[in-house]
Amino acid sequence: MSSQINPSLAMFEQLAKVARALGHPHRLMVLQLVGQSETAVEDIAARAAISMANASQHLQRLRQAGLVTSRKQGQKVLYRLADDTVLSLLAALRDIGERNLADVQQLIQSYFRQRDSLEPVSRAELARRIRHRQVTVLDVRSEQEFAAGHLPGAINIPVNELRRRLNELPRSQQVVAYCRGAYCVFSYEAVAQLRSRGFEAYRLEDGYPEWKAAGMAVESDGGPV
Amino acid sequence: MSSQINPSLAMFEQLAKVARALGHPHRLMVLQLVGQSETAVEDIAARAAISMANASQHLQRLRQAGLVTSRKQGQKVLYRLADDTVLSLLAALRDIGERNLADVQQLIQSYFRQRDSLEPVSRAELARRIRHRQVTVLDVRSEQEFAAGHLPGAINIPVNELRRRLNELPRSQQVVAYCRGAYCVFSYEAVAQLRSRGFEAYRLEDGYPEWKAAGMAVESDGGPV
DNA sequence: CCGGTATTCTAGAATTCAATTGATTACTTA
DNA sequence: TAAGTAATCAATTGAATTCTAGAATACCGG
Repeated sequence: MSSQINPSLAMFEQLAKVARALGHPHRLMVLQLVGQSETAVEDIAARAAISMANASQHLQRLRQAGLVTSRKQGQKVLYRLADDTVLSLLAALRDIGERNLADVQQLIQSYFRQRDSLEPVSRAELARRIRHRQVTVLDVRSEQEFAAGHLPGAINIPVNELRRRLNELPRSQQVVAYCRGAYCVFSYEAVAQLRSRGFEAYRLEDGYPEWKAAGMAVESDGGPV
Repeated sequence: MSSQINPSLAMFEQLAKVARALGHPHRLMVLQLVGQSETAVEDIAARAAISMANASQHLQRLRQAGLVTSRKQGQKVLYRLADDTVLSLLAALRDIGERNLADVQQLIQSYFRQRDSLEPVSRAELARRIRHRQVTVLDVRSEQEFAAGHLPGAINIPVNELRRRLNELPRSQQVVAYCRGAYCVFSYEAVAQLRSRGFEAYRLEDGYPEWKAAGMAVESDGGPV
């Protein structure tokens, strides 16, 4: 089945394998999680709400497609993205969806846009506001994800704790929230909550992995690795 | 199956659908063909060496994924790429393969590199040589593909006719050959043949669709459309 | 309106894929 | 070395995909 006479078809066969590896919602979710930081199978399974055996199988498929790599540390196996170019591939996929799929456009309209009628803040714009100390940067991912790396000076309040920890945020300046990526619901949720409490809140247009891949400054608390 | 409570998962479900549409070698082949010009199902089937019913099914799947669009003209249905961003998506897929898949690297080594030990010519470099009239540009695709659009001043000799039409190429200057895309075998084949006949021959790094998408000048003989 | 052509639809067989369950491996530490 | 933890493997089931073949549809030109 894989012994092709035509080298072009053989090449397409290989690339199709990569595409099929992207062809399952759980694997895209797993890629997003692994894109945050090097992560153990157990944590991935928990965050993606799937069984560990299932997560392991998905990760192996992603590894065979050259999308993630793994290394063993003690009893854990840590997975991470093979490359920053994987993020470009995911971005291209998103772009097609947004441009050409009615279902995606409707999803954006009916869920995401409703939650955030204002324009998101671009990376460059946020960097400028950070330099001028005009902004509180809020990371609404989990503690572990935050510890492994975050935007410079960011405050970490996981979104499910936001309601009872609002007092940690200064009301004197605007807040820009971010999370795992472009359509991670956490930052939408956070911005909606903050606005309803009177904050001037915005959302970063994408998440931590894209910020880091763009070569912008990051901080870390020395989490895993 | 598609009624997701979690909007993030619903989004991933949609994007996975796009990825699965790319997940078959024949569909990647079909995309490459459709990327040359607006093309009827019959022609696509013939060039991809698959049955017409099968081509029709693949095309419908690509359309549902927002990768191609179609319109009816007379009794024919003409398909074309939905977007130039589809080319970016394919390029990103290729990039992952080249970087991270041993099978792809080996395929490149064992077939493509062997046929073309010299570096390919970039678009910008070829454009410069065209301006300075230092080069014969050779299009080795089919007549129909050529007629629908080609590089400015290019000569069309389909690769299977090259051997007996060598006299149409001036020996006074170098030849740069191109075809459908990065790993289209035609241009490799052509360069190998030309070099063995004493020509100074090179390959363009990618094909006609990428040239056109980059906004560079093209010509057409007023083919379909 | 009819015959011919291009395409799509339908049904069915072979293949691949996804998720679960329970067993197994590899490693750590008590 | 034994117990425990993290991950993978193996086998199964049901679902989705792929391709073929033949039927059905849509449209053109006469």
